[in-house]
Amino acid sequence: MLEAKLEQAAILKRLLDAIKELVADANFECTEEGITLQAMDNSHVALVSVLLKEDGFEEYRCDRPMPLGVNLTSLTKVLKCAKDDDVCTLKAGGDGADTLSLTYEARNSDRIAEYDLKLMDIDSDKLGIPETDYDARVTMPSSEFSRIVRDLSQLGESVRIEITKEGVRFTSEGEAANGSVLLKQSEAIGRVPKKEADEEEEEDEEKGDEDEDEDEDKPKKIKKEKKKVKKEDGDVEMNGDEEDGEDEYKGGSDDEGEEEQEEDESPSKKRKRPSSSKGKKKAKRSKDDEAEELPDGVRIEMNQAVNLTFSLKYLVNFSKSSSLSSIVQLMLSNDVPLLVSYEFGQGHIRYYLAPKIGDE
Amino acid sequence: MLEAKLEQAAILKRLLDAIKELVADANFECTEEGITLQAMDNSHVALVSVLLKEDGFEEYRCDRPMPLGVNLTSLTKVLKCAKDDDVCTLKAGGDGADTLSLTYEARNSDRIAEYDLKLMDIDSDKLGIPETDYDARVTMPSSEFSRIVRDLSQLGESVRIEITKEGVRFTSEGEAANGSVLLKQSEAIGRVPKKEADEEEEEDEEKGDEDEDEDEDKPKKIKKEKKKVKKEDGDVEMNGDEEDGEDEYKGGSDDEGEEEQEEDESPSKKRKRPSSSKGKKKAKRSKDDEAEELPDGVRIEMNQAVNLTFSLKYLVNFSKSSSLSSIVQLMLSNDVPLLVSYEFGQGHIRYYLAPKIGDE
DNA sequence: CACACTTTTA
DNA sequence: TAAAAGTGTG
Repeated sequence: MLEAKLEQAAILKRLLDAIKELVADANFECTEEGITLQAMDNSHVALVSVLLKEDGFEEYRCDRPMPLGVNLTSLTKVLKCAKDDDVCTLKAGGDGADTLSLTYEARNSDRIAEYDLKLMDIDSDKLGIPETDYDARVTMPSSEFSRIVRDLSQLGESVRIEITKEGVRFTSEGEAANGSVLLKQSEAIGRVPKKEADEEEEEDEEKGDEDEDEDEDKPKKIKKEKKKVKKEDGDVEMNGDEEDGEDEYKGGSDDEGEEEQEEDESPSKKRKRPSSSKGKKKAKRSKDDEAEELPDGVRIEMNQAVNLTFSLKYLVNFSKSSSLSSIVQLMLSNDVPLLVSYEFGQGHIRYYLAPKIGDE
Repeated sequence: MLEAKLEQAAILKRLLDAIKELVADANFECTEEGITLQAMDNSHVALVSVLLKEDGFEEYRCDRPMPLGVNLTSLTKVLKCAKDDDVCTLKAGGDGADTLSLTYEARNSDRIAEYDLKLMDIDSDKLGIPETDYDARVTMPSSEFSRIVRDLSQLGESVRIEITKEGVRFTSEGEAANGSVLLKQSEAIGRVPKKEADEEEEEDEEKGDEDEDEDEDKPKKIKKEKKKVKKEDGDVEMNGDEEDGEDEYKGGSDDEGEEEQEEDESPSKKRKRPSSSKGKKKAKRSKDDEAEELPDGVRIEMNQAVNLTFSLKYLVNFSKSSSLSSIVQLMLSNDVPLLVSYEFGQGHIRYYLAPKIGDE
């Protein structure tokens, strides 16, 4: 039995708007910790991973793990019937019902709408997502990322993302024109991912990464988002824990493993703050944070220079998640799938895309 | 000779936008009392009835009854040439001219445009619309009605409208999902339409017809709009008078003849007044009215529970009239065509749609 | 010709 | 954030 109450139907609406064109059907995996969704896109090139944390709901209850197989197009239609600020309650797993019930309640309660969506069996190839220590992380306004990939997608099919001490450069070459956008660190570039994390303490990266610039690499691998922060403990950052047995997403065709990925970080966790943090965080944030908070700032953390090429078509698709967060993080390592992550109060949405090899 | 001057071309533009996709050609029946249009939709399932009252015009003159056969698509094109707040003058019946002249005058008179639309002969099957005492009436924001039918039309082809003491429930069942929207009475539910009607007294039909409100039929059946009120007394209410010979709109394929059924009410006839009443009425209105005025309120009046199923396609089409009024009234009785009515300062537009029978 | 989607304006 | 207009596609 699942019963989850979201204060704002808008969150779900935006999530579905963001992924409905990428994935046709997917399982919402409900556990007592929250709801996750993980799926390869229709052409099996990219991987989408969504997390809605249990504590992001106004009320949340899930007795037993439950996969809810849903056709995202149908769910999108049903969500369009909700007004953005309706209170939305999801119910499933009631005795024998093979439907997902969505209830929308107007704030003044004089309108109550209930929709029942048929569930389907989807064999989810649960993929483990290897926890990776990235060589570089770019944190920037999601609107800026959208703009860049949309602009460049008009010129060519793919974009080369190069991260160097100079900054991040997005380059696309097309038949009629070539384009290149260079973003420099708002403040000092290249701070290594030390503790930047948010306010918390920073342990992290090892020591110092001192952050700022140093990029020192070593140390700290740049884990997912928040992670970054925490690091303190080990550095491994891996968080990952989990990947073990299952397949991991390698990119490309992948499917490999599980993921856990996140482990440590629990990205979201903190994340929220960041995102949300905007408000609060700022206050505390130290410099690093600032970047995070800074609405328009670009933060570049780099342990090693990176030069990868990706299909713009997918990046443009990923950027539809901008409505969920004003900030996006790009995590890159050579020859490893790019991770594009949007953190919001109730969880996160992450996309993984394998780089193009050679000149494909 | 017809000469009618409308203060706002917008009214005509919106009217045509509302019906142009439902009806291809129609006669504007001009009499000294105003202009009416009545037509079955192209598939002969729904009936549209428009009234522009003589006193809704800034100037109005019509020497003799005159049907103006117009192609609505052409008229729409011509109306698009008018700015919303242009003063619009309609002229026809001048010696021998078989055209409808539309003049658009800018408020400051520094622009005067004139268009002549060719008229055509259309054999109008004038239908009598039986005056019905409805079992229930729902008054709600037109935007809410639009939203509900649009939402549900994404799921299925038809909607079941149930009116009970609980409120009004709109339900649609589709392949992928089912949806249900429940609206509760904003204030107290279920007030029976007694005289609430408007202020006036209610005499009713027959005599009363005379204008204004009195439509009340006595008894109270819920007559059209205003009418509703009346119920108390007798029930018969027929007003009808007029229909006599002509066919009546029965809904579906209808045409049976007159029917009587409705007896009591003579549909159309009275109709007009009620509608218009709004304006004036308000002043007088007692409490009931308030609801009418309430921007966001939902008022439900019910003498008997109603459970009917309709094609959403038509309801969605009807809801295009939302631009004419912020409020819509749904009048229902079991096994009788639904009446969807939008009242505005200069008149009204009403749609009749027969319920689906069985599981068609 | 109608429907749907996208963009722009309020 | 919502509503309206215009453009494009089927």
